[in-house]
Amino acid sequence: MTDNLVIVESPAKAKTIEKFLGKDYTVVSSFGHIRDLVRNNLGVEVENNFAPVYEIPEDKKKVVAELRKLADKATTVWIASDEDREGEAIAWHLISVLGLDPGTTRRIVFHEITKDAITRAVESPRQVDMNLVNAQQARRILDRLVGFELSPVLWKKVQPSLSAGRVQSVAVRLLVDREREIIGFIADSALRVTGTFSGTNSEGTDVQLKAECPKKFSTEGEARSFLEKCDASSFTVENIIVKPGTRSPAPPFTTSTLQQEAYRKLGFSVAQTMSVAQKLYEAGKITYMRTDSTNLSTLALNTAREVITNEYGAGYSRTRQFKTHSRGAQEAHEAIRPTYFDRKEVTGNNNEKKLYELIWRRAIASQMADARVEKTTINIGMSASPVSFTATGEVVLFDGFLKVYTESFDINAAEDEKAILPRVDKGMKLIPGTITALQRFTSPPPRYTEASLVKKLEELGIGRPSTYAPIISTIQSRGYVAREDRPGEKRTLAQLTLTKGKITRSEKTEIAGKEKSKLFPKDIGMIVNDFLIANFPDILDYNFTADVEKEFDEIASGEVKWEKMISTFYGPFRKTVDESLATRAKMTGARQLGTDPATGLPVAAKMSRFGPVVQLGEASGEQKPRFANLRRDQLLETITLEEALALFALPRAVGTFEDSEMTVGVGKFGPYVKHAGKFYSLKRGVDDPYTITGERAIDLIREKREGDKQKVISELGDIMVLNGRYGPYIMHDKTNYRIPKGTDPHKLTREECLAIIEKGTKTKSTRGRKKK
DNA sequence: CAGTGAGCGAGCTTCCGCTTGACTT
Repeated sequence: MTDNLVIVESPAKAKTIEKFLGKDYTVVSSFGHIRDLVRNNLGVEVENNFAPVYEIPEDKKKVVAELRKLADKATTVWIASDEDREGEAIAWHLISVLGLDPGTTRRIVFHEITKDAITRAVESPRQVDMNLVNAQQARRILDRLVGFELSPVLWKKVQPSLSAGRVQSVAVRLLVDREREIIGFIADSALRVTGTFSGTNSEGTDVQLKAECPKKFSTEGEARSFLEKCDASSFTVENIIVKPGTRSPAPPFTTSTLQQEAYRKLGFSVAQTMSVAQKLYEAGKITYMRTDSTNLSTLALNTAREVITNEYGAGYSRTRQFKTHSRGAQEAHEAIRPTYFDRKEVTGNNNEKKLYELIWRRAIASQMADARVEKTTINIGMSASPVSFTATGEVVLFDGFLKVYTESFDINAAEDEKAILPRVDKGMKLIPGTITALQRFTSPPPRYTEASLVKKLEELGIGRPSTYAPIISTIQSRGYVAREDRPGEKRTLAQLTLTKGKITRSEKTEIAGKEKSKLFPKDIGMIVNDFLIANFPDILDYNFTADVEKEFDEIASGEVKWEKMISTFYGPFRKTVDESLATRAKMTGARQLGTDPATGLPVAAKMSRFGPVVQLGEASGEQKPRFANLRRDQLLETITLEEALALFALPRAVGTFEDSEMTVGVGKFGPYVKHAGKFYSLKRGVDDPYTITGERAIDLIREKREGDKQKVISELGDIMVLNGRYGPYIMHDKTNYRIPKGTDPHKLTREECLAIIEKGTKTKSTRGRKKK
């Protein structure tokens, strides 16, 4: 039995701390919150001054029972949950659920897991700060009220099972607003002139350089007359400006910046980044991965300095502490960094190695010297025009932190290529080689990626490190947005080239609007967004969270009572909820598109029970209307009459094969060929149901038959041994059974199969299981 | 495994922030 029981939030943390504290202390984990508002109703007694109704969730009962047992035996309980609003609330819930004496229970905090920090914490225990706890309760209750009052309005006015909330609804709004900017964007174009020049410098060396004309020409005619002037011009180096500059490293990672860089450099999704980071954390290789702080412990700063000095020399070391500037940061932890800086690499799978190296580089670079660069701008004047060309280049004089890390950015990196310029002299004559004027289009604002949406949310102070990944997944699982690709469209660019006194016109092509793994708002997301903005503009305001955070801070500092804050918010809010329930019509996003010239029937687009559709004819008409689903890349908001009419082309007949008709359609699982009562899926990204030929359809049928043959390992009467996605398995009576390890599936006899079935090592089917 | 699209009414859905595992046809 131990005298001292220490409770922390995370089990990995518990393991580390136990080592620091020694034999007299038992360190255990609460696995986060142990109590929450009841799950299946409002959980707030509005009439009773908003009293919260708490329960211990099913999956936490075991943890709580264990903690109770240990707490009863211990003489002193130390609660070491994080030092932030949520951590304080966890401490209070623990005291109340475990029946601890608030007077003798010791609340301790540390921001870093180092022996020093923990020893200091143990030396200065305090009591639970009830103001901070109340700020958390206000946050929790506000979120519950908003979520559980708004969502039912959507069930009645839009569709069942939808959701709304302080965080998710604003995340969707960002995407919808951006999409509308893109829809409304009209690309402008101008011709940009670049040229190559050569000459001989004062050292007698022949040099070549590329320069750009800062003036853009809106028409081909203007560009042509400029090229004519170039042809009649002589060129001279007019000015050389050399400017020294420095570049500084980025701070070590927080959750949000880790997610952004892992996406840009490694192509990880936000969820993937977190799960790989979790593995590294559990293995003790990195510090905690859910943090908003860029702070490093003194120990970390010192070891980083040692490693940098040993590896690169003292001149590369520069110890620095970064200030966290993100809105609403609570800084309960350190920045994300390697636990041991002297480990440049770790064992583990490929993703773990890659992410670790990224974290190592970023953290080490943050403790390294600035890079010194020299930026050079050369102005090239021309005799026949006041316009001049400029060549820019950058030379790194001292690489500093660039030796280990360069931050990536979302903007097109090819735009500002940094060339090394040759030595030229003022007054030097230059002879033009080729001068080209190429048409360039302006681009619409970029669509969000998962990571850039997290960045934006963090800037607005919306969401927390522990919720960024879940937010991204919630708005996708509700169908509000989807991560998709777009092939883009070909676009023609005009090009004028001046060589040897002759101007020739040619055309180039580029792909515009190509997208890879971007977040696209879907129709239901846009409809819900518009409904919420029309009825609850305050909550959908980008500053709503920042505003209520200020009030939570006032509760935390004891200036305001939490019940007062909630009641001030709830009164008007509840009134708006009731009004919109009473007065608003159901929202379907319906649009009249025109009349079908073939039948004279009206064509409309709207949200149906099962998704966005176009409709030909009316329900009140003589004939039942025809329906067709929109394609994934179409929106109710932008679909045209022509596009709608094309959708009615399916299902279509594509010929006969083995005396049976083949028809192509789009079903529950995507486009298919139907033949003799069987279905064959079209290849995604290859086949298009609107244009696929009969020949290709026959190919698909044959291919599928061939594949099915290989799936069967053996047939033993009514028992089949099959090859599946997760290896071989046995199928009998529509149930699948796992084959024990070390068994050769090819040699299985019927008797052996029956024995396996008898044992009942069933694989649980996910089919028919209810979603949680 | 390859639909549906109306309307009625029962009973269900839903929030945000702390934490980990469980889980594969």
